[in-house]
Amino acid sequence: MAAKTKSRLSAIEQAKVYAALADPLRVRFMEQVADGQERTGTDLAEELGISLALLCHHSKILVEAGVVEKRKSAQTSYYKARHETLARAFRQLIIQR
Amino acid sequence: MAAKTKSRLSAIEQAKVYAALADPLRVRFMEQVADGQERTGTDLAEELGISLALLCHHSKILVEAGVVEKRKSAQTSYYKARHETLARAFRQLIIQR
DNA sequence: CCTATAGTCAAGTGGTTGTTTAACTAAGCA
DNA sequence: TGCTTAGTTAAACAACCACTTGACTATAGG
Repeated sequence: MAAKTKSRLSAIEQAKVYAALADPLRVRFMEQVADGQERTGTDLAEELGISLALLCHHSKILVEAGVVEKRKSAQTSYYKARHETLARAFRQLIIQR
Repeated sequence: MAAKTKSRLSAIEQAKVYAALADPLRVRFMEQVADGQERTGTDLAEELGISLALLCHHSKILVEAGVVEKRKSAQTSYYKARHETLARAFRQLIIQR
């Protein structure tokens, strides 16, 4: 995903962020990384009780939407939340009266 | 939807909120009611450029997820945002480090 | 080199979802 | 009573999505 550091998100971009969160497993994934710490793919798969293949599938959707950042070192992948993207999407739907 | 005035939302409930927002039309619907004011179904359908039937479909998803409140007076339906549900879901995914 | 570990990719399947169309209800009005 | 306005519902269809399985790549340790 692009990142586009400033400006408002279009309805389509916002919808993509929300679509990434529109699954119980991915919500739980986000809760696991909500503290800002990194988690490995294997750890997350175990904590969520799913296969590595399925974790790979879901993590790709989260990364694609820009709500999770991925780093790969040797065979191991590390994931952490990208709070900026979340906050930007959320800010556009709450209040402003 | 139930409402359950306090407590944290489960992963499934959160996912339902995000699924409700996971469509550009519904994001634009939410933007139209983000100021807290009520809007009629016909107004919203016109502003979004869709049929009343399609608006009815989308609004039901938003109401079901608890992010929109609906009031019906005579033949006319009025919609407004339920910021509490949005804020509650959002709060569970950002920060807390 | 062999093997275990960590992850990725592709195909297939079943279920869900967005959209259109048409038929229907119910209120307000003339 | 008949017409218009506002909304709801159901059926049908294509597109998409979550999940499983199996094959595959690449790194680290012995």
